Amino acid sequence: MADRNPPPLTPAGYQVLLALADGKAHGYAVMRFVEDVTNGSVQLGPGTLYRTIARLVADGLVEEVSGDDSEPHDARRRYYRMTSLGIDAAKRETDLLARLVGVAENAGLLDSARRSTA
Amino acid sequence: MADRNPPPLTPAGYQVLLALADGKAHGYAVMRFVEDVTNGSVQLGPGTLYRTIARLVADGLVEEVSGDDSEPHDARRRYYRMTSLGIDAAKRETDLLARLVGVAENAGLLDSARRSTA
DNA sequence: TCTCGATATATCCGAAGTGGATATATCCAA
DNA sequence: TTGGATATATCCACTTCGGATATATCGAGA
Repeated sequence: MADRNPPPLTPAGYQVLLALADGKAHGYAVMRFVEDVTNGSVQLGPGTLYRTIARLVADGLVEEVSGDDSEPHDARRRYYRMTSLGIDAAKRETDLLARLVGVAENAGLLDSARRSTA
Repeated sequence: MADRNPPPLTPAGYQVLLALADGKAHGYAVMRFVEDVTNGSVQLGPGTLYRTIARLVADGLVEEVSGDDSEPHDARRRYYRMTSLGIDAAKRETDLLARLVGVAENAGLLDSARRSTA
C-alpha cells in the first residue's frame, strides 16, 4: 500500500501529473505534452519518464487503466490516470508553486512581455 | 540574444533567487525566507543552501556584495544579490512556472480553499 | 567576565533524481 | 515488405539533495 505520509513530489513527478490532469494518457503522450506545454524548455527523456511513472504508481498517486475504445487499438500503449491521492498531491504542489509565482510577481519577476524570442 | 547557454536552474536555485528578489541577503536569511514563504513545506538545509549559492555565483547569476551599514555589523554574514543574468533566469523560470500553474488551474487543480494566511 | 544557546558559514557523504544512450517491439504508410 | 515514427523499458554516469558534522561568532544573562 502507499504510505500514509505524503511522498514528496519531484519536478518530473509534477509534470507527469499535470499531463494526466485532463484524463488518462499513455507515457509517450505525457512526454509530448510536457515538451509542448513548456515550449520545449522541459523535456522528459524516456529514462526520467518511465521511471517517474513507475514511482508515481508505486506511491499510489497514479494507476494504470485499460485503453480507450474510441482510439485505435495500440498494444504497446499503457494508459495511466491520477488517483485521488495523486490529485491531492497535484493540488498541494500547485498551491505551492502559485505562492512562489506570486512572490516573484510582487518582486517584478514576471516577464510577460516574452513571446517571440530571437 | 545573450543567453546562448542558459544554465539550467535547479529548484533550490530558484528558491534562492526568489529570496534575493527584494535585494541583498545573507545565506541564513535566505534559508529562513524559503521556509517562511513556503509555510515550511520547503526547507533548505545548510548543505543544499551554501552549495546552491556557490553554484549560482559560479554561474554568474548571483554575486557577493558588501554588508549593509544600517544593520549591526556581523562579521560572519556574507551578503549576495542577483546579477542581471540572475534576474533573467528568475524571470524565465517564473514564466515557466506561471504557465504550469495556469495549466493546473484550468484542470481544476488549484485548491484555492486556502487563501491568504489565517 | 565567562558561559551558553542561537546565529552563520562550510564541507562531507550517502541517497535520490536526472539525462541520455541503448535495446526491443509495434504501428502505419509508401 | 520495408523503413521511419511510435512506444516502452532498462542501464549507467552525473548532478543534486538532505542531513550530519565541524567551526566560529554574536548576544544575552549569570
